[in-house]
Amino acid sequence: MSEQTQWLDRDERRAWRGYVAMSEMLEARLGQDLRKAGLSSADYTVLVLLSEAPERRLGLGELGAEAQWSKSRVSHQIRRMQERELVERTEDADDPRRAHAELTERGAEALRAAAPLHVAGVRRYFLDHLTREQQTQLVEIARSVLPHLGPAPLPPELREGKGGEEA
Amino acid sequence: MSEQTQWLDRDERRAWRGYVAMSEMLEARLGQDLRKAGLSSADYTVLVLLSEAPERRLGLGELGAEAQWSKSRVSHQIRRMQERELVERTEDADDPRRAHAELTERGAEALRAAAPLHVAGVRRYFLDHLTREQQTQLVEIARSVLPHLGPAPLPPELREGKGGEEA
DNA sequence: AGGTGATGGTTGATACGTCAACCTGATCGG
DNA sequence: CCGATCAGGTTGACGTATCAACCATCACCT
Repeated sequence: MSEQTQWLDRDERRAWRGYVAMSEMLEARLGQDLRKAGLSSADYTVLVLLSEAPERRLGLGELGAEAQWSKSRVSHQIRRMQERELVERTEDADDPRRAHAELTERGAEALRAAAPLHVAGVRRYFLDHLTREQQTQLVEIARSVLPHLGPAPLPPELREGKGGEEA
Repeated sequence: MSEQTQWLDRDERRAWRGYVAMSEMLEARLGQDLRKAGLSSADYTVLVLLSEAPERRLGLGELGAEAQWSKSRVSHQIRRMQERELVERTEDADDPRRAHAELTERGAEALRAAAPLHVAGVRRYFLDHLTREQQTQLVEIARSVLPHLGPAPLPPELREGKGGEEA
């Protein structure tokens, strides 16, 4: 049974380590910027999702699904954000088990304050250094890889469009 | 002063969100696999760096530099690994302030056990789904972006070679 | 109605990463 | 030789992520 491990060759290692180095640094930088604005990356994600949702509220389940988070993570995250009054918890009319998170004015404010800085960071650290062609290549790469990373459907942005799904 | 924020257009959002989704899922999957083998991603990084170092030992400073970690992070990480006897701390002959981490037999063992699984994951979740051309594109993307992410020199893998540095 | 499993969420323990403060020993200017 | 500063590292507190265990409620079936 025990197949010999196929180690990475030079080119593969280049691709992998390059990718890892980039993604770790990127996350570090963007995280730092957000933290200076008083938010964690997770906070920011939640605020964006809520702000994009109709009524600025979302069931914890949907939230978890969109962010690809475990329910435990969602629960902790929302509790902490609630303590800081960035979100409010509201009950479900139909099913008392269900909980919703709703953006507070304070939360919306925090997002308005952080978003421009964050977007500027995304440009400065990342997008500014890619050609349009490289952006397209990256989208194709994500479309190739994502389906193999779990049961989650592709995020809406990558769904339609001209890119080829694999057989 | 206050330039209007340049929000992301459709293509930029595709590239960015696609990238983020991919990188978060990838990290989650690989982290899970490693955790099942009893190691965190950080543990694995340290073990690899030590195993690649001459004498299987590295000054904490060098270790931090290679992994791009803060000294605090290095310190905590090494302490925890030492408690599990994955590494050993040794002193510097010249400068008593300096500390070194050295791979223990137990650490080497853990790495031997985890490495094939990890590499298999890198293939299964990532490399297998990229064409050689996409691998090359990714390397170029990393080479374009990394220099703008901090003072750190490019990792050795990406340094030489035919890729074009930006002006 | 009464069980049974699925669904939605919470909780606690533990590990990890960050920051700020701190300590120790080297180094250097005078 | 003394004080200042720097380099290398440690520490503690805090926020965050993960897993496993748990609890409540719903949906279904008989």
